[in-house]
Amino acid sequence: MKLTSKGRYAVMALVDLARFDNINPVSLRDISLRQGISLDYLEQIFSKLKKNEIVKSIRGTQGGYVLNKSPNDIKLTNIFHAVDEKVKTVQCKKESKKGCNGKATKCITHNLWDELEIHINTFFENKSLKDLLNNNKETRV
Amino acid sequence: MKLTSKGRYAVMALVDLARFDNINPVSLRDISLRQGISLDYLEQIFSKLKKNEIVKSIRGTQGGYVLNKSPNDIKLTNIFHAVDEKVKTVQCKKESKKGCNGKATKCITHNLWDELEIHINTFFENKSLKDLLNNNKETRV
DNA sequence: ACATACCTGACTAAAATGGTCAAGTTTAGA
DNA sequence: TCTAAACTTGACCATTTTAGTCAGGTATGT
Ligand code: FES
Ligand code: FES
Repeated sequence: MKLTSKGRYAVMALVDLARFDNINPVSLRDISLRQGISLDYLEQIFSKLKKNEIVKSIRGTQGGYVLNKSPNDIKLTNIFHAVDEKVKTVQCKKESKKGCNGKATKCITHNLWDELEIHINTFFENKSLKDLLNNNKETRV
Repeated sequence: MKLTSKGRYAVMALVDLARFDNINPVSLRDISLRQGISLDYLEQIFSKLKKNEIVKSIRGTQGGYVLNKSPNDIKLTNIFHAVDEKVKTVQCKKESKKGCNGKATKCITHNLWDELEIHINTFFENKSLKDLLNNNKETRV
């Protein structure tokens, strides 16, 4: 089980953004430099974050991105959902009655993985961007 | 974040094994048929489980595998460790002082991922094979 | 006008995944 | 003793996913 870079970067970038967005929009270039993430890759990520209304964009010189909600209202769940980082523990299709082995009934470990999925998602639902900011307080420049 | 087949199969196979091992060793062939897992793949998995002393093997006709410990002493952690299914949320090397971005200090989300890793591992440490058996009781043939 | 910064889509190298295949060795039972 | 069941080992491979790069745009403040 591992976390992909896309999910990790999305959160990293948003924390960075949240720390600096008080007045001016923050350019991806700045985030890229500060966090050491490829600019081209960041653009892909922010495109999705924008579609999911987590950030707003401002074009042109001095443009950049701004949070679209209060940090308290942006949960990790929202971020991960936006960039398609999903927790997948079961093999089968959940809606289906069939099991992962093609049999008519769910496999003997299905419930376990389901529990695990809930366990992990709970973590993501309870963490907001604000929680992360408190841990990394820094005075603005 | 997703669970790999190797980890899922390992647990599935062990639950199956635990249900049937009261008297006779259980052959991989049987597990393969009951659970719909490729025999060749199971062999790879059980080779690792054996190295980690989770199961014992009995060769020859009527041979098979038997649990090497009580189901209560086999935690998911042990199983996953045996088959190299590890939870990896941070990008950086944990021992190192350096961050994932190559900078001299840990990145702004490092602590978060560390928390997540602990959260997930706690689940695995608290689940034993016995817990899974209770959920799937079945009378022996 | 022009530099800055967002926007979009195609493309790809490398790694991980989820197996298969082949060639054994060991041992119970006929 | 012969044979078939079952463990053992290691190499091999197709497909998918990941983690980006590249090459073009378009909008806008100064
Ligand atoms: S994981 Fe759902 S049936 Fe096996
Ligand atoms: S994940 Fe450890 S430094 Fe970024």
